[in-house]
Amino acid sequence: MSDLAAALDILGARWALLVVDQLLDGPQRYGDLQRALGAPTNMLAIRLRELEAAGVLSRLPLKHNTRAYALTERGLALREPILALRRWGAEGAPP
Amino acid sequence: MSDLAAALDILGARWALLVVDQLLDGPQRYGDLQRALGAPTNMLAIRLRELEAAGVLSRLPLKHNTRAYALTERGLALREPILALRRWGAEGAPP
DNA sequence: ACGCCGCACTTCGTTTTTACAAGCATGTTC
DNA sequence: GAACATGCTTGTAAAAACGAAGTGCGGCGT
Repeated sequence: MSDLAAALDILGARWALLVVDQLLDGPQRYGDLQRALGAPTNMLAIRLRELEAAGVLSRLPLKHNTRAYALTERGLALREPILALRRWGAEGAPP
Repeated sequence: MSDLAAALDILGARWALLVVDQLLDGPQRYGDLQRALGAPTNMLAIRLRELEAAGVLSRLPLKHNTRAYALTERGLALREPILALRRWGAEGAPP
């Protein structure tokens, strides 16, 4: 399996890259992510579990039953790929 | 819709980025792409149509009933995002 | 102390996407 | 002119995503 395919295996699922992108703004809670992205709540829960398992993000326990999701070092390393993709997307829209 | 979401709208579908990656090696025919990627033939046909519609690639008629698929300028601009993603994927595998 | 609220998910039924297998049209080879 | 290669299309089943509703749990107000 190529390195690209390996990356897409983790990030190719729907919402995955958008979740990481959102977390580049800093740690956020479940509800915040949900509202910011507009993703179905069950999908978000699944993606967060997968991304945690892949070592891209981690859960930080806050008070009582709330936690924050934050990117790990490996997750933060996605800043460049994401920026490159965003630039590409921007070049197709301006008009 | 954010620029990132716009990019993923085109490239987020399964096989899409892998097709573009494969074409970074130069124009190729349908069968070559199919064998190189191992993608289901109906999916490949659909993605190629979508990517052409999005201006990422174009069909070059060759002899008789064969044609080659080649990246447009917009498609070639995906080299950097793809390389960045590949690098990220490689950083997670080495061991 | 009891009910109510917000948060973080689950569960369920439906729709959309993907996969696998087979078939078809056109042109080329022998 | 029969067999074969190329580039798809069609049909059906499995998997993934969606949308709405429900669950568990701790805090808060009264």
